[in-house]
Amino acid sequence: MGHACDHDHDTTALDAVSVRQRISEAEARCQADGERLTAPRRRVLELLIEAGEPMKAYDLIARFGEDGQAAKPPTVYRALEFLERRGLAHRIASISAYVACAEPGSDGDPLHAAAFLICDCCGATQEVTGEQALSLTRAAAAAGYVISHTTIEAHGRCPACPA
Amino acid sequence: MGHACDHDHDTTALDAVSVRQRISEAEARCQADGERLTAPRRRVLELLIEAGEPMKAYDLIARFGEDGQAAKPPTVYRALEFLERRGLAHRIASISAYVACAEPGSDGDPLHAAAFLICDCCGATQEVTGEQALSLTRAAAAAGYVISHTTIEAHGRCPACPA
DNA sequence: CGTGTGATGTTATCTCATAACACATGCGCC
DNA sequence: GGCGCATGTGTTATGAGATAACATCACACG
Ligand SMILES: [Zn+2]
Ligand SMILES: [Zn+2]
Ligand SMILES: [Zn+2]
Ligand SMILES: [Zn+2]
Repeated sequence: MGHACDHDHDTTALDAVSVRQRISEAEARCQADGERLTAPRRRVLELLIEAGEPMKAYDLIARFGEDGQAAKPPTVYRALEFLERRGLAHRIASISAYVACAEPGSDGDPLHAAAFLICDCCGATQEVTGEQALSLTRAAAAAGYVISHTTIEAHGRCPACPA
Repeated sequence: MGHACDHDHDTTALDAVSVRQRISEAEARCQADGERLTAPRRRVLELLIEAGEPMKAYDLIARFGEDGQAAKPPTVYRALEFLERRGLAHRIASISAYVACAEPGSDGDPLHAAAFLICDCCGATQEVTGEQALSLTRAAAAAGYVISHTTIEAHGRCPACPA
C-alpha cells in the first residue's frame, strides 16, 4: 500500500534471505503446533512479509501466482484466516488490509494483542505489542506520531453471555 | 444488529421522549457550531439512537424512509460521514457498523477517542471514553468481559510526513 | 487399503462503499 | 431583488471487500 503523498519516503524492504528465514520460523512454529503451513498459506505469508507493509486482499489475490496469474478470492481469504488464527498476520480493520505480524509468538500468546500506528499519508504501519499496546496514546506520542483518529475495539463475551 | 445466540438478553431500548431529547441536543450543538443537522442527517441519527446498538449501513438504508421506502446508499453514507465528523456517531470498523455516540461532546472534543466493548454473541456494544479508553484491557475486565480479540488502531501522521 | 478430517479449487453471489454528475437550497453581497 | 458561490441532495452506476456452497483432493490414522 503505497504513499498518498507526493514526497519521498524511506523504504524498509526485507532482503530475500530474511524473508526466507521468517517463513522458516513460521513453518517451524506451525509444525510444532501440529498445523500445516500449506502452499497457498505459505505463499500469502511470503507476499505479506515481502511487502513489509499492509496489503489489500485483492492485491494479494492479484500477485498470488508466481507467474503473474491471479488467485481466486477464497484461496487468499482462507489463507489470511489461517495466518491470523496462528498469529502470523493481522487484519487492520480500519483500512481493510492485512499485514505480517512483526513478532509472531514473541509474547507466548499466538493471538497477541496488537496495536498499529498507521500513517494516513504514506501508509507506513508500525506494530506495537505488549505493554505498549495497552497505552496506545503514549506509544504514539513517543513514536512522534500525530494522531488524528484512533480505533480501539475489543471483541469478546459480555457478562450476560454463556460460557 | 440482533443477537447471534439463542438465549434471551435484556433490551435497553430508549423511549421516544429520550430519543427526541437527544436529537434536540444534537441539533443545538450543530447550530452552535454553524453546522446544519439537515433532514437526512437527522433521520439517520434518529435511527441510530432508536436502535441503541450498532447498525449496518444497509439496515439504515432500508429503514430510512418513514413509510418503509429505502434510501439510496450515498444518502445514508453521507449522513454517516457528517455524524462521525461531528462526533455524533462512530464507525466500528471491525464489524462494519455504525452507532450513535453515547456522550457526544462530553469531554469537550467532538471527535473524542472512543473505545467499544462488543459482545460477539449478543452484539451488545458499550462505548467507553476518556481515561478508560486508554487502558482498554482494564476497562474490559472491570466490565466483566472476556476478551477474545482486540483491535487497536491509531491513524495520524508519522514523523516523516509533512505538516 | 479404507475412512474421516481438513484443505483446496471453482463458481457465483453477497455486502459494503464510493465516483460522477445534475439539481436544489441557502446565504452573503452588490 | 438578483447574482454568484458554497454546501447539500438525488440518482445512476460501478468499484472494492468478503463469503456461501459444493465438488474434489491430500493426508493422517487405524
Ligand atoms: Zn503481531
Ligand atoms: Zn507518513
Ligand atoms: Zn462517542
Ligand atoms: Zn452478550
